[in-house]
Amino acid sequence: MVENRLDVTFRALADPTRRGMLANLALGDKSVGELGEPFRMTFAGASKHVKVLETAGLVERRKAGRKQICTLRPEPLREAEDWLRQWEKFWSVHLDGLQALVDAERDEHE
Amino acid sequence: MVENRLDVTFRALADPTRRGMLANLALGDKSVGELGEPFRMTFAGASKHVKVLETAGLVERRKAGRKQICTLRPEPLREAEDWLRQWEKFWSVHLDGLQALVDAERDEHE
DNA sequence: ATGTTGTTCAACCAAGCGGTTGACAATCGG
DNA sequence: CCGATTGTCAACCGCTTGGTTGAACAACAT
Repeated sequence: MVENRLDVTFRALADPTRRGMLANLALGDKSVGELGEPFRMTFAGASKHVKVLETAGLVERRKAGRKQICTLRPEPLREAEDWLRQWEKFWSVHLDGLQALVDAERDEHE
Repeated sequence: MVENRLDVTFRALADPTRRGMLANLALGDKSVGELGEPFRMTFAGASKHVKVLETAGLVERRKAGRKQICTLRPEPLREAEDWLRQWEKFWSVHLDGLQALVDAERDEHE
């Protein structure tokens, strides 16, 4: 499989635990333990989630004594948002109730 | 599990086949067969992907003769983008190289 | 009536995921 | 030194995923 960047980013974001961890990281760097603590879950479980975020390029780790300090790396979020913005014109048209306009445009192409 | 809206949306987007189908739908309504055709894959396989998109609220189907015509429903994409935009200030700060500013702000809270 | 097209459904398979436990290692505080 | 903290890794479990095949069915074509 191709496994491109958007795949792993969206996959990482498709879990509420991981989105919660990211939100937590937005408030400042955290250790793996601190990231897992809000979600009743073992250390190993939290560690796995952090690894998913790390391989998605969303967090970076550095050792500090016996702790592993995680930092938010938001670049992949930006790429994901860039991709989503492609559809901006679509939903704005829909929400403005201008479906008929889209239909007309499509009919021209058929 | 909670299975909220963002979960299913991001998971639906985490597959290049489904993103391709969406891109195709952006050009106009398509039948299930037309959506699957670009990806060497059986009918049943394409049908499953379409179902994932449908349960994510990203496509709507209507019967037209023996075909199933799919329409893009972009609202969930908008919600996903809204969620991603929360981090806009983070990556702009990072890209501007103003990490020190973030650190300073965090230090005030500690 | 027969066949072809478009599609779903059920069953299956291999791989992956979210989570646990248990063993291990490194680091810090007495 | 000892013991508690903070992790990692490997193995396992049950469930989901992406994909297939084969059967079925409805709708059109002949």
